[in-house]
Amino acid sequence: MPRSQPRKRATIREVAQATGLSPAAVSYALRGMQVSEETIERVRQAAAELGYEADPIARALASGRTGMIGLLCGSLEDLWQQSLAFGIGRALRDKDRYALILDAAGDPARERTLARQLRDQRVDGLIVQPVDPAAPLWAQLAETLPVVSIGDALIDARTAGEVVFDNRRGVTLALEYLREKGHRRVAVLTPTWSSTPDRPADVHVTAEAERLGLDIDVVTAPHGLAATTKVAGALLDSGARPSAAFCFSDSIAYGVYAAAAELGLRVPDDISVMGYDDHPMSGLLTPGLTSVNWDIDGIVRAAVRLVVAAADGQNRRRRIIQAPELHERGSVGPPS
Amino acid sequence: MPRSQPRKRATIREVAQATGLSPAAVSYALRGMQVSEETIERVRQAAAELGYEADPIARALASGRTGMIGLLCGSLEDLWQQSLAFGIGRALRDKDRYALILDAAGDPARERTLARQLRDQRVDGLIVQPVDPAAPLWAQLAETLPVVSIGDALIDARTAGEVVFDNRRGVTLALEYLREKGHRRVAVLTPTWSSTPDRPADVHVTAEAERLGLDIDVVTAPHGLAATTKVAGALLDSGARPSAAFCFSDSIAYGVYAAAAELGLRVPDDISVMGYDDHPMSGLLTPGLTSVNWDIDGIVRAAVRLVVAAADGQNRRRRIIQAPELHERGSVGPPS
DNA sequence: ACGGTTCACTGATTCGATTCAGTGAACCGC
DNA sequence: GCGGTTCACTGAATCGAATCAGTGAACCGT
Repeated sequence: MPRSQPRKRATIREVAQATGLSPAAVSYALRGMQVSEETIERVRQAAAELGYEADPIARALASGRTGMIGLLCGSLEDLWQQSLAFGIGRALRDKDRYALILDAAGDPARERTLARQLRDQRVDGLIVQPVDPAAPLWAQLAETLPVVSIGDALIDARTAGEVVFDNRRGVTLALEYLREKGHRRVAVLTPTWSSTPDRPADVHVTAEAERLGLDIDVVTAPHGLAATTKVAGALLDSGARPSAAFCFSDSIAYGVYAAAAELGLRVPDDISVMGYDDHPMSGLLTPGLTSVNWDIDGIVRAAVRLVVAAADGQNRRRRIIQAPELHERGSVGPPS
Repeated sequence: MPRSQPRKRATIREVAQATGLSPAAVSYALRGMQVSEETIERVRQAAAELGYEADPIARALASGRTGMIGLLCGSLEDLWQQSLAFGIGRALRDKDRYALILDAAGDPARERTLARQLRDQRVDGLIVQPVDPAAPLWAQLAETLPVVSIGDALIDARTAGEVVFDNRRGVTLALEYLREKGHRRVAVLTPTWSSTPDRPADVHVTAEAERLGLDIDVVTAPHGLAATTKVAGALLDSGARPSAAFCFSDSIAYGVYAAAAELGLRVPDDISVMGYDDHPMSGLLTPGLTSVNWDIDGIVRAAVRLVVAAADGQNRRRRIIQAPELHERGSVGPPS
């Protein structure tokens, strides 16, 4: 293993020599602390001439801060989550920080591993869309690191903030709508990673279905359009096809569309489809996918604001509840 | 600015004390170098008991390597590029490295800044989908860092590998197809960031159009579905509506679909649409978007393989040419 | 004019590893 | 049994900053 490439970058020592100051003074000067305006200017000048910029790694080791925010996604196979990750990445850049994006791929064990790695990387904060909100790790991490959760609140963890989806409301919105349209037998397609016992959203589905007198059939959908299509195909092709499919993400709903197309079934005539997320593409389908909309921009802004504030040492600890709206398009009709 | 949080993690020194060895020996042992099998085992044991894991930051400072690969995307607003980034992130994880994903947002200046930041972060390698392949910076970076480009080859840079899209072929495929279908006047919608002078793809369009006797009208499409829709709307609503639109990414084509829907125009009866990328969603639209397909999995695999090999010190320097295929669906018909 | 405070800055230490240049012991062949 | 290797390991230096505990000078009010 060779030593690192020959680095010709200027170090703080060289700037110190160039200005006749000590390295400490240069360090202070460049961060505008405890030094006279005049030397600050002198140091700036010299630094610019030498093309000096503080080495982020050395700085991280010495100060414990990196400027990076960890972003731990539940499953990036999901298009909506891709958009979310992209949005957060961009919003962080606008605040002169950047995101270290990792993908738990729906696996709680991997989620824990990655969370620890992020902590070891000394991220200044962590945004997580938890697969397993009940993992004890969160409490432990939140002790030493600002953690902001998106989606579900972390259990027993002193987070720096939470952007919680009112899934109870979202589920109610969706199921009541289906009920109104006349559906009784509806398939519920949830992502594989609802493996988490008692995942809040699932609990709400059962409760609401009971309240509304719906006959539901919960099916877990694997990741990826192809895989989802296969599962959806099996469901639609079975003897006991439900009249509607409530998909726990728009990506899953896309799989149902694809399966329906393959089988020559029409949406919503043969099968009604309800999404959850409201991805931009949903409006382009024929018929448009009726979905439960979450304000993605609002979520991005809130999460970034919270994590950056906490990373800067402010103490907010706010819980922001996201209210869903039903975005009605054309994918739900009366049962056939 | 408070000092870093109290870290209770074990350091290499503690492991050294626990085993009665020197820190150096522990360092070697954990990496399986120059030490007896027996002490390796003893050190492993002690490390496990203490919960020791090497601090990535300290390691990076000392060794110059981080295990991270930088991924600099052209514009993550594009859905296909989101998929690409996600795929690369996942493929890197499978190789025990992770991606630091940054988004140039189509801006050459930002691209340069971010590339430099990535280098400063001591990434072990860089995958870039260049906005400006001709920037002199690439040559400079490639001197000290394995750089792999996706899309266009970097000019005059000794890269560690290149996954080049045969855009000439892609353009030919698309335009010949349109020509065959009978189109003469076609609008070409390119991303804003084709600002790069003489961007290869654009050059090919002009040349091919001339060869085929097509009357083309190049329009730059801004980022984001909403913005693209607006531009496309203006185009479709103008007096001189072309019979076909050739979009330089599927994301742009989605904007054309949206605009057509708003104006009550039908694809392909009123306007034919040709995409470029072949995003998974394109098959779900009605009609399906005919697009120029690039083997995204192959691209991901090739880029990751090249960059990881180079980061591990191997010397490949291969140029892999990606050949496109026309994926015919239903969005191109005869001119109205 | 004198103790006290502030200011601008310095030298040494620290962060937590990796790596270089040994060092003493064991082992080798002849 | 003697020079030469190899082996297993150590101590010190290094990476490039941030930070702590001063230090001398200027300045303050009384």
